[in-house]
Amino acid sequence: MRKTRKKKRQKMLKNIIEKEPFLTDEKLAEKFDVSIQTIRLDRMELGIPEMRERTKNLAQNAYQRLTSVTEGEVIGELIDLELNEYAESYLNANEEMALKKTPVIRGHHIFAQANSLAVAAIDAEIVLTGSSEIKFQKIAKVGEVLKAKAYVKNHKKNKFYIDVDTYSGNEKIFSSSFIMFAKKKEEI
Amino acid sequence: MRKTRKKKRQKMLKNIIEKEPFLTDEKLAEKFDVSIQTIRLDRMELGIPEMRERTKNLAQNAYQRLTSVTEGEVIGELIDLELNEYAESYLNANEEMALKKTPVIRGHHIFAQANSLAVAAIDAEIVLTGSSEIKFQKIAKVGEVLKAKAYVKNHKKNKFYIDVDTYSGNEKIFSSSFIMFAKKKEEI
DNA sequence: GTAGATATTATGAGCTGGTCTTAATTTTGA
DNA sequence: TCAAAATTAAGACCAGCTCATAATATCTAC
Repeated sequence: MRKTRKKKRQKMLKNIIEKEPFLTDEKLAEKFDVSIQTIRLDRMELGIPEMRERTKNLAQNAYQRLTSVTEGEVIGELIDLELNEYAESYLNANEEMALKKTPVIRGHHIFAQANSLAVAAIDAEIVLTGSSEIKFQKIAKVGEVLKAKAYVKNHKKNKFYIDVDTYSGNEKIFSSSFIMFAKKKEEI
Repeated sequence: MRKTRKKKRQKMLKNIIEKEPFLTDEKLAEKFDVSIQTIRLDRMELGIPEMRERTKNLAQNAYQRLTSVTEGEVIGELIDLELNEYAESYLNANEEMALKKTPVIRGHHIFAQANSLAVAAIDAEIVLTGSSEIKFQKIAKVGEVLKAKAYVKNHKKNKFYIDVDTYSGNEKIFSSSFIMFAKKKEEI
């Protein structure tokens, strides 16, 4: 169990520092109920700088703005739309969407583009995702333009079947099928 | 002339600090060819905080904007972790995650929490999502705390089967199963 | 169970970039 | 020229570290 505890703590430490970079070693030590020295050793091993350094780095990157996943109705840029039939969007894959220190785009961004496109394709006030099957077929990388295409296969009443495929150039990198439900405000 | 020199310096000081907030009092003293103490007095009179404070303020402003879905390894707060076995995270559902003018949390946020938790549960340098089946069972709303639980069902070589269920209180709102692949940097 | 490795904690010196207080030394305007 | 204003100096203290050294605890393999 000896390595496990350390490994676990270090993984969580890395994580918590990413989210709350302003915590001092003292506060971190309290959180994990270990000594300050342990935290310092962990930081060394993980190559995590001290709080002041972290703060400074963050501040210096202040100019970098990012178009987060939360922004806008559609993730990416909606470039074509035939309600209840077809929709298409572009997404510029940037560093913020990538795994640390790699050029690999994280899956949930690709999912978000597809899912939000499926929502946009439906002519309804409110659209909920019911279920979905998805497949990541190729790795998407920073710098690529991801083109998502949503096809509404059919719909009965308020139930919609939609396929979304995502391409980088001519290569299909992601395919998915969604079952979506259109709702009215009163129903929620 | 005596007040003029001081006034002028303070005006310039205010200006330069706005443009280059990371300068220490020592550096500033050099620039103006006065003593450190003079700079400190000037800062006092102008109500300008010390460099570390300035940096921190900047960083916190910048940070507020990037605390969204794009940041951190895990979406939400990682609260338990047994590598290659189990992981658990909390996510506070806020307005930014909701559909416009409704309290309904958008699906891709729930997916992102689950997907990133699946990634975190695996003891490997790089983890890619292969495919997934997901089901949204209940609507999640703003204000709820979403608890995601990831179970590593089994893994052969670098292929992992993981189930992630998400709860709000005792109600299951989302269930999913992932097939993930552990990779090494060289393989990408 | 015991030795040896690994992990954790403790201790102390030294650093940076400050604060806050008190006091001495310019500078300068009337 | 002299008093007020401005500047510089000096010393004690602080947070949040680094770096080095060492002691102690906790496992793991034999």
